[in-house]
Amino acid sequence: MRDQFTDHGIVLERALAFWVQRVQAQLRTQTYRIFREAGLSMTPEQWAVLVRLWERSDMTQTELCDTTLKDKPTISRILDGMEKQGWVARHADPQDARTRRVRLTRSGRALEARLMPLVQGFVADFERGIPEADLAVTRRTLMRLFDNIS
Amino acid sequence: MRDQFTDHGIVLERALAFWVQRVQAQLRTQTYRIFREAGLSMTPEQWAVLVRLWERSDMTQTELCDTTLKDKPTISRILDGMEKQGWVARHADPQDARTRRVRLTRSGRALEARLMPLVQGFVADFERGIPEADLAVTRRTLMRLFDNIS
DNA sequence: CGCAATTAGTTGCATTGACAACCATATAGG
DNA sequence: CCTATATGGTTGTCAATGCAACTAATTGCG
Repeated sequence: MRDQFTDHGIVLERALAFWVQRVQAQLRTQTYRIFREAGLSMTPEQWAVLVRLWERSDMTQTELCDTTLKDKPTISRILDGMEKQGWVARHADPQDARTRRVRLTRSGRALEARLMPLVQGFVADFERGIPEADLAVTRRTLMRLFDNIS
Repeated sequence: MRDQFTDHGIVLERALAFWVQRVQAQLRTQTYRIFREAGLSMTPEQWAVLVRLWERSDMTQTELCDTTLKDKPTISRILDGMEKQGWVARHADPQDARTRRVRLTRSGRALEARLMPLVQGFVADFERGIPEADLAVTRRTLMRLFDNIS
Protein backbone atom coordinates (compact mmCIF):
# COMPACT_ATOMS: atom_id res chain seq x y z
CA MET A 1 0.00 0.00 0.00
CA ARG A 2 1.23 3.38 -1.00
CA ASP A 3 2.36 5.63 1.82
CA GLN A 4 0.25 8.74 1.61
CA PHE A 5 3.18 10.90 2.71
CA THR A 6 5.06 10.10 -0.45
CA ASP A 7 2.25 11.41 -2.63
CA HIS A 8 3.43 14.36 -4.66
CA GLY A 9 0.69 16.65 -3.53
CA ILE A 10 1.83 16.10 0.02
CA VAL A 11 5.47 16.52 -0.89
CA LEU A 12 4.50 19.69 -2.71
CA GLU A 13 2.77 21.09 0.31
CA ARG A 14 5.85 20.57 2.46
CA ALA A 15 7.94 22.68 0.10
CA LEU A 16 8.40 26.27 1.14
CA ALA A 17 8.11 27.26 -2.50
CA PHE A 18 4.53 26.07 -2.44
CA TRP A 19 3.61 28.27 0.51
CA VAL A 20 5.50 31.27 -0.76
CA GLN A 21 3.53 31.07 -3.98
CA ARG A 22 0.28 30.56 -2.14
CA VAL A 23 0.75 33.48 0.24
CA GLN A 24 1.89 35.74 -2.56
CA ALA A 25 -1.11 34.95 -4.73
CA GLN A 26 -3.41 35.77 -1.85
CA LEU A 27 -1.52 38.96 -1.02
CA ARG A 28 -1.85 40.06 -4.59
CA THR A 29 -5.60 39.62 -4.84
CA GLN A 30 -6.21 41.19 -1.44
CA THR A 31 -4.08 44.16 -2.40
CA TYR A 32 -6.16 44.64 -5.51
CA ARG A 33 -9.25 44.53 -3.32
CA ILE A 34 -7.99 47.13 -0.85
CA PHE A 35 -7.24 49.64 -3.56
CA ARG A 36 -10.48 48.96 -5.33
CA GLU A 37 -12.44 49.48 -2.10
CA ALA A 38 -10.58 52.76 -1.68
CA GLY A 39 -12.02 53.78 -5.03
CA LEU A 40 -8.71 53.47 -6.84
CA SER A 41 -7.85 51.55 -9.95
CA MET A 42 -4.37 50.67 -8.80
CA THR A 43 -2.44 47.45 -9.21
CA PRO A 44 -0.05 46.03 -6.62
CA GLU A 45 2.80 46.65 -9.04
CA GLN A 46 1.87 50.28 -9.50
CA TRP A 47 1.81 50.54 -5.72
CA ALA A 48 5.31 49.13 -5.51
CA VAL A 49 6.59 51.70 -7.99
CA LEU A 50 4.83 54.50 -6.14
CA VAL A 51 6.52 53.54 -2.88
CA ARG A 52 9.91 53.82 -4.55
CA LEU A 53 9.04 57.19 -6.00
CA TRP A 54 7.75 58.53 -2.70
CA GLU A 55 11.13 57.60 -1.30
CA ARG A 56 12.94 59.25 -4.17
CA SER A 57 11.29 60.89 -7.14
CA ASP A 58 12.99 61.67 -10.43
CA MET A 59 14.40 58.18 -10.97
CA THR A 60 15.27 56.89 -14.40
CA GLN A 61 13.37 53.86 -15.64
CA THR A 62 16.48 51.74 -15.37
CA GLU A 63 16.83 52.70 -11.71
CA LEU A 64 13.23 51.65 -11.19
CA CYS A 65 14.01 48.35 -12.89
CA ASP A 66 16.86 47.81 -10.43
CA THR A 67 14.96 48.63 -7.27
CA THR A 68 11.85 46.68 -8.22
CA LEU A 69 13.67 43.79 -9.93
CA LYS A 70 11.37 44.08 -12.89
CA ASP A 71 12.56 44.14 -16.47
CA LYS A 72 12.53 47.11 -18.81
CA PRO A 73 9.38 46.29 -20.77
CA THR A 74 7.46 45.66 -17.57
CA ILE A 75 8.46 48.94 -15.96
CA SER A 76 7.80 50.75 -19.20
CA ARG A 77 4.24 49.49 -19.28
CA ILE A 78 3.55 49.93 -15.59
CA LEU A 79 4.59 53.55 -16.06
CA ASP A 80 2.28 53.86 -19.07
CA GLY A 81 -0.57 52.96 -16.76
CA MET A 82 0.54 55.29 -14.01
CA GLU A 83 0.99 58.11 -16.45
CA LYS A 84 -2.51 57.50 -17.80
CA GLN A 85 -3.83 57.76 -14.24
CA GLY A 86 -1.92 61.01 -13.85
CA TRP A 87 0.28 59.88 -10.96
CA VAL A 88 3.65 60.27 -12.71
CA ALA A 89 5.11 62.08 -15.71
CA ARG A 90 8.14 61.18 -17.79
CA HIS A 91 10.62 64.00 -18.37
CA ALA A 92 13.63 64.28 -20.67
CA ASP A 93 17.03 64.02 -19.06
CA PRO A 94 19.24 66.99 -19.99
CA GLN A 95 22.41 64.85 -19.73
CA ASP A 96 21.30 61.84 -21.75
CA ALA A 97 18.65 61.96 -24.45
CA ARG A 98 17.97 58.24 -24.10
CA THR A 99 16.85 58.25 -20.51
CA ARG A 100 13.50 59.38 -19.19
CA ARG A 101 13.19 60.62 -15.65
CA VAL A 102 10.04 59.61 -13.85
CA ARG A 103 8.55 62.19 -11.53
CA LEU A 104 5.54 62.09 -9.27
CA THR A 105 2.81 64.54 -10.08
CA ARG A 106 1.01 66.44 -7.36
CA SER A 107 -1.70 63.81 -7.56
CA GLY A 108 0.80 60.96 -7.26
CA ARG A 109 2.38 62.58 -4.23
CA ALA A 110 -1.01 63.09 -2.63
CA LEU A 111 -1.71 59.35 -2.70
CA GLU A 112 0.94 58.75 -0.07
CA ALA A 113 -1.06 60.21 2.83
CA ARG A 114 -4.15 58.44 1.65
CA LEU A 115 -2.70 55.00 1.01
CA MET A 116 -0.01 54.47 3.62
CA PRO A 117 -2.53 54.06 6.48
CA LEU A 118 -4.58 51.61 4.43
CA VAL A 119 -1.57 49.49 3.60
CA GLN A 120 -0.17 49.64 7.11
CA GLY A 121 -3.48 48.37 8.40
CA PHE A 122 -3.41 45.57 5.88
CA VAL A 123 0.14 44.60 6.83
CA ALA A 124 -0.88 44.57 10.49
CA ASP A 125 -3.80 42.23 9.74
CA PHE A 126 -1.51 40.10 7.64
CA GLU A 127 1.00 39.58 10.46
CA ARG A 128 -1.61 39.55 13.24
CA GLY A 129 -1.19 37.04 16.05
CA ILE A 130 2.21 35.79 14.94
CA PRO A 131 5.03 36.03 17.49
CA GLU A 132 7.63 38.63 16.65
CA ALA A 133 10.34 35.99 16.87
CA ASP A 134 8.66 33.87 14.20
CA LEU A 135 8.30 36.87 11.96
CA ALA A 136 11.98 37.63 12.38
CA VAL A 137 13.04 34.08 11.54
CA THR A 138 10.74 34.10 8.55
CA ARG A 139 12.08 37.39 7.30
CA ARG A 140 15.65 36.18 7.64
CA THR A 141 14.84 32.89 5.96
CA LEU A 142 13.08 34.53 3.05
CA MET A 143 16.16 36.68 2.50
CA ARG A 144 18.35 33.59 2.44
CA LEU A 145 15.99 31.79 0.10
CA PHE A 146 16.12 34.80 -2.15
CA ASP A 147 19.91 34.75 -2.17
CA ASN A 148 19.90 31.05 -2.95
CA ILE A 149 18.04 31.54 -6.20
CA SER A 150 19.40 34.87 -7.36
CA MET B 1 16.56 65.73 9.68
CA ARG B 2 14.58 62.80 8.50
CA ASP B 3 15.49 59.43 9.99
CA GLN B 4 16.37 57.17 7.13
CA PHE B 5 14.78 54.21 8.88
CA THR B 6 11.38 55.75 8.60
CA ASP B 7 11.67 56.04 4.84
CA HIS B 8 8.99 54.04 3.12
CA GLY B 9 11.34 51.98 1.06
CA ILE B 10 13.00 50.85 4.27
CA VAL B 11 9.66 50.21 5.93
CA LEU B 12 8.64 48.29 2.86
CA GLU B 13 11.68 46.07 3.07
CA ARG B 14 10.88 45.16 6.66
CA ALA B 15 7.45 43.91 5.67
CA LEU B 16 7.19 40.18 5.15
CA ALA B 17 4.86 40.83 2.26
CA PHE B 18 7.73 42.47 0.43
CA TRP B 19 9.97 39.43 0.78
CA VAL B 20 7.25 36.96 -0.02
CA GLN B 21 6.62 38.79 -3.26
CA ARG B 22 10.31 39.05 -4.03
CA VAL B 23 11.04 35.38 -3.44
CA GLN B 24 8.00 34.29 -5.38
CA ALA B 25 8.91 36.41 -8.39
CA GLN B 26 12.36 34.88 -8.41
CA LEU B 27 10.98 31.36 -7.98
CA ARG B 28 8.73 31.90 -10.92
CA THR B 29 11.38 33.05 -13.35
CA GLN B 30 13.82 30.33 -12.24
CA THR B 31 11.12 27.72 -12.68
CA TYR B 32 10.54 28.92 -16.22
CA ARG B 33 14.27 28.65 -16.82
CA ILE B 34 14.51 25.08 -15.51
CA PHE B 35 11.77 23.83 -17.77
CA ARG B 36 13.11 25.73 -20.73
CA GLU B 37 16.58 24.26 -20.19
CA ALA B 38 14.96 20.83 -20.08
CA GLY B 39 13.65 21.55 -23.56
CA LEU B 40 10.08 22.02 -22.39
CA SER B 41 7.75 24.88 -22.98
CA MET B 42 6.07 24.64 -19.62
CA THR B 43 4.91 27.35 -17.26
CA PRO B 44 5.11 27.13 -13.46
CA GLU B 45 1.32 27.12 -13.38
CA GLN B 46 1.07 24.20 -15.79
CA TRP B 47 3.54 22.39 -13.56
CA ALA B 48 1.33 22.99 -10.53
CA VAL B 49 -1.66 21.52 -12.33
CA LEU B 50 0.38 18.54 -13.50
CA VAL B 51 1.43 17.74 -9.93
CA ARG B 52 -2.21 17.62 -8.87
CA LEU B 53 -3.09 15.38 -11.77
CA TRP B 54 -0.22 13.01 -11.10
CA GLU B 55 -1.62 12.68 -7.62
CA ARG B 56 -5.13 12.13 -8.92
CA SER B 57 -6.12 12.17 -12.56
CA ASP B 58 -9.65 12.58 -13.86
CA MET B 59 -10.45 15.69 -11.82
CA THR B 60 -13.09 18.16 -12.87
CA GLN B 61 -11.99 21.69 -13.62
CA THR B 62 -13.76 22.96 -10.52
CA GLU B 63 -11.81 20.51 -8.40
CA LEU B 64 -8.64 21.82 -9.97
CA CYS B 65 -9.74 25.35 -9.15
CA ASP B 66 -10.15 24.34 -5.52
CA THR B 67 -6.83 22.58 -5.12
CA THR B 68 -4.82 25.24 -6.94
CA LEU B 69 -6.81 28.22 -5.61
CA LYS B 70 -7.07 29.61 -9.10
CA ASP B 71 -10.30 30.86 -10.61
CA LYS B 72 -12.29 29.19 -13.34
CA PRO B 73 -11.10 31.29 -16.28
CA THR B 74 -7.49 30.81 -15.25
CA ILE B 75 -7.76 27.03 -14.97
CA SER B 76 -9.70 26.90 -18.20
CA ARG B 77 -6.92 28.64 -20.07
CA ILE B 78 -4.08 26.82 -18.38
CA LEU B 79 -5.75 23.61 -19.50
CA ASP B 80 -6.08 24.98 -23.04
CA GLY B 81 -2.31 25.29 -23.09
CA MET B 82 -1.72 21.86 -21.60
CA GLU B 83 -4.14 20.29 -24.03
CA LYS B 84 -2.34 21.98 -26.91
CA GLN B 85 0.92 20.46 -25.65
CA GLY B 86 -0.81 17.08 -25.51
CA TRP B 87 -0.34 16.53 -21.77
CA VAL B 88 -4.02 16.35 -20.83
CA ALA B 89 -7.37 15.75 -22.50
CA ARG B 90 -10.81 16.91 -21.46
CA HIS B 91 -13.50 14.23 -21.38
CA ALA B 92 -17.25 14.47 -20.97
CA ASP B 93 -18.67 13.46 -17.62
CA PRO B 94 -21.41 10.82 -17.99
CA GLN B 95 -23.19 12.11 -14.85
CA ASP B 96 -23.16 15.83 -15.59
CA ALA B 97 -23.01 17.29 -19.07
CA ARG B 98 -21.66 20.59 -17.76
CA THR B 99 -18.49 19.24 -16.24
CA ARG B 100 -15.35 18.24 -18.08
CA ARG B 101 -13.04 15.69 -16.57
CA VAL B 102 -9.37 16.36 -17.08
CA ARG B 103 -7.20 13.32 -17.69
CA LEU B 104 -3.49 12.97 -18.18
CA THR B 105 -2.42 11.59 -21.51
CA ARG B 106 0.36 9.03 -21.78
CA SER B 107 2.67 11.92 -22.56
CA GLY B 108 1.51 13.91 -19.54
CA ARG B 109 2.08 10.93 -17.29
CA ALA B 110 5.54 10.40 -18.72
CA LEU B 111 6.62 13.85 -17.65
CA GLU B 112 6.51 12.85 -14.00
CA ALA B 113 9.62 10.69 -14.09
CA ARG B 114 11.44 13.29 -16.11
CA LEU B 115 10.52 16.38 -14.13
CA MET B 116 10.33 15.32 -10.51
CA PRO B 117 14.13 14.92 -10.18
CA LEU B 118 14.71 18.31 -11.79
CA VAL B 119 12.30 20.04 -9.47
CA GLN B 120 13.53 18.22 -6.40
CA GLY B 121 17.03 19.37 -7.23
CA PHE B 122 15.80 22.89 -7.60
CA VAL B 123 13.96 22.79 -4.28
CA ALA B 124 17.12 21.46 -2.62
CA ASP B 125 19.15 24.37 -4.03
CA PHE B 126 16.45 26.75 -2.96
CA GLU B 127 16.53 25.62 0.66
CA ARG B 128 20.29 24.95 0.74
CA GLY B 129 22.23 25.96 3.82
CA ILE B 130 19.22 26.97 5.87
CA PRO B 131 18.76 25.23 9.23
CA GLU B 132 15.87 22.81 9.32
CA ALA B 133 14.47 24.63 12.34
CA ASP B 134 14.29 27.91 10.44
CA LEU B 135 12.60 26.22 7.52
CA ALA B 136 10.02 24.75 9.88
CA VAL B 137 9.30 28.09 11.52
CA THR B 138 9.03 29.71 8.13
CA ARG B 139 6.65 27.06 6.86
CA ARG B 140 4.46 27.41 9.90
CA THR B 141 4.51 31.18 9.69
CA LEU B 142 3.62 31.20 6.00
CA MET B 143 0.64 29.00 6.78
CA ARG B 144 -0.51 31.42 9.47
CA LEU B 145 -0.01 34.39 7.19
CA PHE B 146 -2.07 32.61 4.61
CA ASP B 147 -4.87 32.04 7.10
CA ASN B 148 -4.74 35.67 8.14
CA ILE B 149 -5.57 36.90 4.67
CA SER B 150 -7.92 34.18 3.46
C1' DC C 1 -44.08 19.44 -13.65
C1' DG C 2 -42.06 24.07 -14.60
C1' DC C 3 -39.60 27.99 -13.82
C1' DA C 4 -36.03 30.35 -10.90
C1' DA C 5 -31.73 30.03 -9.03
C1' DT C 6 -27.30 27.61 -9.05
C1' DT C 7 -23.33 25.54 -11.01
C1' DA C 8 -19.59 24.29 -14.71
C1' DG C 9 -17.15 26.17 -17.90
C1' DT C 10 -15.79 29.70 -21.66
C1' DT C 11 -14.91 34.31 -23.53
C1' DG C 12 -13.63 39.24 -23.33
C1' DC C 13 -10.75 42.89 -21.58
C1' DA C 14 -6.95 44.96 -19.10
C1' DT C 15 -2.52 44.47 -16.61
C1' DT C 16 1.77 41.92 -15.46
C1' DG C 17 5.60 39.43 -16.87
C1' DA C 18 9.05 36.43 -19.80
C1' DC C 19 11.44 37.05 -23.76
C1' DA C 20 13.08 38.65 -28.30
C1' DA C 21 13.51 42.25 -31.48
C1' DC C 22 13.91 46.76 -32.26
C1' DC C 23 15.14 52.16 -32.29
C1' DA C 24 17.76 55.96 -30.75
C1' DT C 25 21.52 57.76 -28.37
C1' DA C 26 25.95 57.46 -26.15
C1' DT C 27 30.65 55.62 -25.62
C1' DA C 28 34.99 53.42 -26.90
C1' DG C 29 38.69 51.93 -29.76
C1' DG C 30 41.19 52.20 -33.96
C1' DC D 1 36.62 61.19 -36.54
C1' DC D 2 33.96 57.18 -37.24
C1' DT D 3 32.39 52.91 -36.88
C1' DA D 4 31.37 49.03 -33.50
C1' DT D 5 29.40 48.22 -29.31
C1' DA D 6 26.76 49.19 -25.30
C1' DT D 7 22.84 51.31 -23.05
C1' DG D 8 17.93 53.26 -22.24
C1' DG D 9 13.62 52.52 -23.59
C1' DT D 10 9.58 50.72 -26.53
C1' DT D 11 6.96 47.25 -29.09
C1' DG D 12 5.29 42.55 -30.08
C1' DT D 13 3.92 37.92 -28.65
C1' DC D 14 2.24 34.65 -25.56
C1' DA D 15 0.64 33.15 -20.98
C1' DA D 16 -1.37 34.09 -16.12
C1' DT D 17 -4.83 36.49 -13.60
C1' DG D 18 -8.58 39.65 -11.78
C1' DC D 19 -13.05 40.56 -13.03
C1' DA D 20 -17.52 40.71 -15.50
C1' DA D 21 -20.47 38.70 -18.67
C1' DC D 22 -22.03 34.89 -20.85
C1' DT D 23 -23.84 29.84 -22.26
C1' DA D 24 -25.44 25.51 -21.08
C1' DA D 25 -26.92 22.24 -17.93
C1' DT D 26 -28.71 21.03 -13.38
C1' DT D 27 -31.12 21.58 -9.09
C1' DG D 28 -34.64 23.25 -6.07
C1' DC D 29 -38.93 25.04 -4.84
C1' DG D 30 -43.69 25.97 -5.43
